[in-house]
Amino acid sequence: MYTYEHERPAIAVDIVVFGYHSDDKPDVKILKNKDAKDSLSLLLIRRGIEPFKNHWALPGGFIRKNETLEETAERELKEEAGIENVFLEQLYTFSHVDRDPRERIISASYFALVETSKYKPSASTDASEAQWFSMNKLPKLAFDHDEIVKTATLRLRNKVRYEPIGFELLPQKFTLTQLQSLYESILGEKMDKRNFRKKILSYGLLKELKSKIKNVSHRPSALYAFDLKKYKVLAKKGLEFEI
Amino acid sequence: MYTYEHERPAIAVDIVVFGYHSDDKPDVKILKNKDAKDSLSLLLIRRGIEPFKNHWALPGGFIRKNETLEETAERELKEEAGIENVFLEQLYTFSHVDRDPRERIISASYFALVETSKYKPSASTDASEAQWFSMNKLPKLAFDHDEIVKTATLRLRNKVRYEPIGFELLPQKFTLTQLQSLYESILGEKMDKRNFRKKILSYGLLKELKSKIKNVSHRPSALYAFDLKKYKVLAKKGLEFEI
DNA sequence: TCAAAAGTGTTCTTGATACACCCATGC
DNA sequence: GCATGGGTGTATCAAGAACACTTTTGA
Repeated sequence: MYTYEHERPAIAVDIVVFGYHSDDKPDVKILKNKDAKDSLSLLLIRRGIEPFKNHWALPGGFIRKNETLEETAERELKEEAGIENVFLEQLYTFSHVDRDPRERIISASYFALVETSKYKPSASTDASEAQWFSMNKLPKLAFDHDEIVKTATLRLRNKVRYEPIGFELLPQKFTLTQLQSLYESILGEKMDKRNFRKKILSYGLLKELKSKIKNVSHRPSALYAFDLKKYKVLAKKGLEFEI
Repeated sequence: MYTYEHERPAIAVDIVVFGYHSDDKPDVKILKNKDAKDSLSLLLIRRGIEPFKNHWALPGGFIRKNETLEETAERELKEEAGIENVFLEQLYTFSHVDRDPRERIISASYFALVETSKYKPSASTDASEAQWFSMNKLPKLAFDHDEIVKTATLRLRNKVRYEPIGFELLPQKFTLTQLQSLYESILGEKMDKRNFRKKILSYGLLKELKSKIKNVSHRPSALYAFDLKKYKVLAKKGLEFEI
């Protein structure tokens, strides 16, 4: 740290945006694959220029003056996909020397959790083309973005067990079955319905709402909302969420 | 990502080097504070130049051409403290615009776990002054290094619960009491001796050695070694370490 | 009346916790 | 023979896992 003479790689931010397309939401249609209902999905941008022209890549871009990495991530998310005010967390900084064929670029990656029904790619701003892909059917991505996605997937899988972040992927009102399906698709394992409900309700973080799902040809299910305020209070007191 | 015109902050790496000075090791003497026996410690470097001249700071330095961040961390650790071949993991990338008064510098931080008896600061190479400090008595650090240390401490506390990394801080041969004290000082809580032993031995990852601690004025304790090979095999099979 | 998903309790098993005395050694 | 830390087992309690039937609705 004693010299001003040093390499100046470019600094970029890449964002792994997770969404969840649940069964009974109308916007499941925007998924390309029919079998992708009820599955975790990823927001990708089709590149307009070389290198990797026409390949799918993570949204992202270069850092600007007077902007933190987090602010870069927020700005790019807004510019490229019209997404804002969502869960965003730093993931890992990738620095392999040849990760970009043009020049040296270090990428600080972030991951975001988005309620997909709110953000339809078609409604977005300046990104040439943005689209949700089911995690089960991802295309080969540009640069080292496959590795970044892999890292993010592992992080999400670990994190969702110990922090109540799954709610970020669901609409404000959701059913316990939706919540369970979400957990099942993130964790990749079936769970027992009774035990799941017992556990998740035991924290007292879900408010049961008066309204119910309507117009379904079976018993209507209760809707719940996550009580973020209560969680913050309890978290300070040392609540240990686990599912 | 469609332009070459963008800010080029400098990229540095800062390393939070944790050590553990246990009671019955002779090198406990290098700790300044007498009450620091059996405590987690941190390796700091005294800065030779402005800004923060004479302040204590984390070891670190700027990235070079053809060097990944991890390689930078390894190189600086070697150059500044004579430390190599230790546990090293990326922590977080700090990017506040004003974190360095000279110019914009983004810092990718790492944290390292070191068996302190192997690395006496006095034996190190070109660092002006390197020294272990007890975590209980840290000086105010240069730049935003206090924040980096705080982040690293939380990470260590979480990580040590679910991955057997505590051993990186102990000599190859250690007693169960040493191991327990280590956990207690990282986690900041007393543990039950019988339960601790039961649990830690239940994974079958510790080999009991034939040699014992000698020349102590009480019953000699058995020495153990961590069986890294076995752990790797079991981890692949899905072993879930937890303490 | 049928199909489809919602909702609900109990038993069993497992792991966590709490707890006190004898042992081996050096001085 | 005493001070010091090493080493050990059991009983209780709490949480996790396994498991099947009834309810409500729309068609």
